Amino acid sequence: MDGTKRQRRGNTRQRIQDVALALFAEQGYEKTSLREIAERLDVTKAALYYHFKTKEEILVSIFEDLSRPIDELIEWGKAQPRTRDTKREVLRRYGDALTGAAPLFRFMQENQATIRELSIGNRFKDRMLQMRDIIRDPDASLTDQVRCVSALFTMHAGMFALQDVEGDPEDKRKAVLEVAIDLVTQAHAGPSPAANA
Amino acid sequence: MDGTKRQRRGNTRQRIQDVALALFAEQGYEKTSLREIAERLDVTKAALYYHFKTKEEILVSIFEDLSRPIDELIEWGKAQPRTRDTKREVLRRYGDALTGAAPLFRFMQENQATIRELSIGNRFKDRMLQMRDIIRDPDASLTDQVRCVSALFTMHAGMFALQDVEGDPEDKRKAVLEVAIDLVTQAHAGPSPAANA
Amino acid sequence: MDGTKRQRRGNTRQRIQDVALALFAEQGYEKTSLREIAERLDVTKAALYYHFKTKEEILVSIFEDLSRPIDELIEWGKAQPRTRDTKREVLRRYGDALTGAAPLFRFMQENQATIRELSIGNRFKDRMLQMRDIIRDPDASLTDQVRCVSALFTMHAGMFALQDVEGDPEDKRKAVLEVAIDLVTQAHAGPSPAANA
Amino acid sequence: MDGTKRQRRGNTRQRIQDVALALFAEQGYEKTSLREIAERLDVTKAALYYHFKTKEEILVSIFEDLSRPIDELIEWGKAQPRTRDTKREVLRRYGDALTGAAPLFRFMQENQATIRELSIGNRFKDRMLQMRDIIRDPDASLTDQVRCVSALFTMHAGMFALQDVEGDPEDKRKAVLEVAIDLVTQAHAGPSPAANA
DNA sequence: CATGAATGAGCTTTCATTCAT
DNA sequence: GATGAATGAAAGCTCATTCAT
Repeated sequence: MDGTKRQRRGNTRQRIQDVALALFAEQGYEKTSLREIAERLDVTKAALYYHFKTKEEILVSIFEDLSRPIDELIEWGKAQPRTRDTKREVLRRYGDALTGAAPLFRFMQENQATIRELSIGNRFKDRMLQMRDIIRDPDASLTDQVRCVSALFTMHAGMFALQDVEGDPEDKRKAVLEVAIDLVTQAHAGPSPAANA
Repeated sequence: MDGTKRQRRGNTRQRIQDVALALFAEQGYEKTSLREIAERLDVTKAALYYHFKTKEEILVSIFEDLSRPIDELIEWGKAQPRTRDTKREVLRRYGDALTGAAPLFRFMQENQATIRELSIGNRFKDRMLQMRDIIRDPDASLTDQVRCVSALFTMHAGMFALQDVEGDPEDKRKAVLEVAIDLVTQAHAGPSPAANA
Repeated sequence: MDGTKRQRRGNTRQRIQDVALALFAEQGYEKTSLREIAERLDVTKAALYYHFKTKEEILVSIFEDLSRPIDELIEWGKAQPRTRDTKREVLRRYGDALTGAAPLFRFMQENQATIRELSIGNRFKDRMLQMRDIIRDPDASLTDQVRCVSALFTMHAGMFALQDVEGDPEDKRKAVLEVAIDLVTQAHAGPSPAANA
Repeated sequence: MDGTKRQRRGNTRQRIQDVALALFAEQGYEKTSLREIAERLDVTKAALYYHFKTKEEILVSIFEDLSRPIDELIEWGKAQPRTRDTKREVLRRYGDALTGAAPLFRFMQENQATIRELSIGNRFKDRMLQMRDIIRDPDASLTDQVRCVSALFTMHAGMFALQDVEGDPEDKRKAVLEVAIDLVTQAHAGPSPAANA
């Protein structure tokens, strides 16, 4: 009638997820109450329970929806030969996936302690380990394995720890990717002569 | 008389900090209640309040005590010339500092969302930025700046993300340090030809 | 089904206010705990918080509901000419208003120290000052101003300090009103020759 | 050695009473914690317990010390003949007593609900009733009895409700006393023709 | 004459969750 | 597809009080 509730029908589930993720990412999972989510949506707490069985289920559903690109990347990566170029492509695609689900990843990164006790904790960890196993040579030296983990963390760090650094976001993205690819490349190249300096 | 309360006098404050840090690191700050801390120590909640004014103050006091080595490192680092060798030494010392305060750093890493709203949030961020500014060349390329941040994150990641990786802890420590030093070295060397491959 | 919870739906808010006021007036605001209010109503403490945001809000809501007659009296009084007859009528109406909200006024009187720090503290004081300004001649002698304040206090005192005095309540009411009106009358009459005796 | 604790020996009991009364009068009895009193005195809570057995005992001791003038006045009053001049003198002396123990009386007035449950509650009430019985004619009309109570309340009101009124404090004191004496005088004069207007 | 350390009881408030309508 | 009303559990915190030293 007055447009206030326009766009409101049928997509409440989606709107709950959006608001919840925004608040979870901003304040953390524990500090975000269902009351707060409901208030922002101008519905009652009970309405949330019509759409989701528990608070945790809201988070799980968000995770499932947004982490699908990563799943697909993992699946794709596993099917490829373990060449240097594959790894580079994996990192490129990983960068895209992270960008697409930035708030979720920011949330996962900043709420590890909380998430560990939740059902998605292990699932997230599994994905990370699978990513790691795609870009590292299983029999490589410890140092090279570290380089791979480091490449992954560099991508994450780049997403969040560089937010307050001057410079064009796109340039930063590129620089981060470059460093990550470098790391994998060096890992692939075997014992780096530079490290012996 | 029965030894149960032996060692109880005069060090309660310290014991609170120890138990609190262990629980904070294990379960997160929010999920750890004062009741839980008190129970583990076999004292009442009110006893905690005799030693600390608030829950947050417990955390702050732990942070202050354990992060002193980092403060000293920062002070030392700022007084040194910005040579490659200085940076390597900084990373080495940083590794030691992290090892000495591992639970605290694990906690800070895994509870960022929570900590952001606490008084130590900014203090921690400041320290990280100061560390970054010690090992990066302020006018270097974006890529090289990323390498520096990455070196720092590699050290952190190495402390925690490698816990479930096979191998001798001491070897892992060395590998992590090597990769971090490599990154800083490359940043120092200027445009890396390897990155252009 | 068993009648125990009969009359329970839809009027809980009102019942909370009733019980709260009774307890506040009997024991004071601080000494009355939400547990006590909840127990008397046979609901949980949390139920109180469904209807009121804080303990203070319960008191505020009571104050707002019950002090409306006084507000209306003040409004009416301000619109009248400042004649002796107006003042007498004001006191008569004030007596009615006090009787209608006796427990609230008894509470306000006996918990001044507490109320001063609460949000209604100033609002109450304002009302009293406005009442005073309605019945006193602004440029009258100090003595006559005191007479006016005294008239008001006499009404209050009459409500509560005479409770344990023998005599028919209605007679007491009349006597109190008479003395108060006398005071205002004398104030209106200007310098009283009786006072010089 | 440094004078900080000078004047500190032997009068701690007195200092506790002073600070306690100031805080009780300012914030109320319940809102004033022993911690607060101790902090203001720069001693520990336990020290208070060396001087007084309970919180209530601090109040009782203050009451006993400061209300002695009223006791003496009551004793004196009872021994006098019930003439009009006696009553006037009683009111005059009562004014002096009130002035001398203003914070205590302010406290008693503003914390009635609290005090009612304390041991001094009845004692205070008794004193008030005795005062009343000294200045009222026991067989007078209800109206005249109200005048007497009103005279007493006028004295109290004058002490506190006139604080924010413009004018010299001494003038206000006199005006209050004048009105109170007037009231008693009228009560003494029997049926007032003025009241029949 | 006082402190340091602690307790037990209680407080206000918040939360995730439920369910009849 | 949602609301109104409520609950049980727990949280952080404060208080008056105690007692060995």
